[in-house]
Amino acid sequence: MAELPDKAEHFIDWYLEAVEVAGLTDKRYPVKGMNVWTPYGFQARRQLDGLLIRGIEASGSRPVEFPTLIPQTEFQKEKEHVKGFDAQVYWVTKGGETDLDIPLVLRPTSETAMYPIFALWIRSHKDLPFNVYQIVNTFRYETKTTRPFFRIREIHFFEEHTCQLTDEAAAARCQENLATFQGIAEALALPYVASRRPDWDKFPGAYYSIALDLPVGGARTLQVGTIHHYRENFSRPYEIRYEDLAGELRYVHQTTFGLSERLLGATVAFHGDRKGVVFPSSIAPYQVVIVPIVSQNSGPISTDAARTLADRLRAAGVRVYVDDSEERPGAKYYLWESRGVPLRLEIGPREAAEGTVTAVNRLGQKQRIGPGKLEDGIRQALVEYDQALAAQARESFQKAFSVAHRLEELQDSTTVRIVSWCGNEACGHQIEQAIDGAVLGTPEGPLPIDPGSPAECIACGKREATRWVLAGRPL
RNA sequence: GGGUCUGUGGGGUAGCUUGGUCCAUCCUUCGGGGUUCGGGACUCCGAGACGCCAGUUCAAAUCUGGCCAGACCCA
Repeated sequence: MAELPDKAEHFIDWYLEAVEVAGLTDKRYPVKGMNVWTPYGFQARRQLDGLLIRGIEASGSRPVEFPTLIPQTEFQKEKEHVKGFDAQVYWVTKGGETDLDIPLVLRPTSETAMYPIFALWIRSHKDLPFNVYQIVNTFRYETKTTRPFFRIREIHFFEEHTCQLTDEAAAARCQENLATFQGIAEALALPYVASRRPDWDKFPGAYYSIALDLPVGGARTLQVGTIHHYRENFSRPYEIRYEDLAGELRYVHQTTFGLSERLLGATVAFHGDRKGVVFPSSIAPYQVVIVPIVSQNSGPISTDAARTLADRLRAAGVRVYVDDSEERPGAKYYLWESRGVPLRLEIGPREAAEGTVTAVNRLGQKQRIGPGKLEDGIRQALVEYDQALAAQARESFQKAFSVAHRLEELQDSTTVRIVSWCGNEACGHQIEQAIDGAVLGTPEGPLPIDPGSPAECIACGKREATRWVLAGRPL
């Protein structure tokens, strides 16, 4: 079997093949952009969902689930929103043989499904803050090339929707979401930047949008999530009001927080290497794979030891798989490396006799564990692996940004760029044209590297009111 | 929206220009047998494809048209 394409030179080819080889999805389903989740891929997704659920519930959100179909009449209530999504929605126009009076859209996102009901649920200031989330599939009719996890038509989507008393409370919720995301990103060992999108690129209907982007090589970026402040943009058309202390009816201020299976794609894209996928132990379908090494005259002692150890690890809460297939050990090593398993344990006749294991993590670090206290030693090895992965990620993150001072420099960017900008939209578009990408926006919080004070606008040369913005090429 | 190109077993490909030598090549995959087993094993047997519909022709994977699916470039 050949090596994967070069990740730096041919990123997309590398990515597609890494996903393919790892067996995360089956792309042969006969609808473009709708992939089948394999058992292996589904397990990764479920682990990821678990992370999201724990994170968002810790921040005071409760689960709900709204229907998949939205009546056209509800869908069209917020003008900007409709404009933003109209070209991308799937319509259900028939029920059996009957044409529907009111066509239904397959949700591309759930604002318009939820908010008419929020209007019924929310009466009083005592109902606020109101924070709910759901993890459901959404549908967008992508016309461009689709890519597993990145650009698809049926999206496994996480969305939190909240209603707050005031503008400030809504802004505060956005900050809480940022903190929640930081925890999620840490569990995935993914560094990222949060930046406020320029107005021309915010979510349709939003007051502002904070996007979460990862550098994924060269100037390429991948948006893995968004946090939006809607102000009253939706509560007015949907009439979500509460009665305040004085008995006045007021519109709620809303926020949303959206994440998707792109996070899984980002994990693959960011950590993966020439051997394939590299999973952090938090979402690895198998955290440990045990490869018993048998030879003709050693009998079943390696396999027995492997099974016994697997039982003990399972009891200790570790996700473990014993590969006792007929393949040769080397073939198994390559297989499980391509699938991203954090830790491989080899048990041959010698280890079996000693009560030890040889442990090799996905970053290639090798050690002998045992005898005695194998569970602790293996747990520790996983912790060290995650730390090493995070350290490696931080290092490549630092190298993923550089400052540009002139528009001409942007053309052959090999990193995401940091440029000084006056805030003028025309200048913004010049930057986008120069880099053949997008202005990602103004970072929330510190920049990945410190470029000092903003200089004159890279496009028009003005000095006043400039700020640093990130520019890259979104995938 | 405008243009260019592509469609061959489960995956990846050769063949197409110049129709016949193709009941279709090679790698991989899959089922079975044997020898193996500490970094992608070898060997034997077997399975599996010309996107769809028409047309031209003695003869179509190959030429023509339509359709469907997909990719890329430009706005």
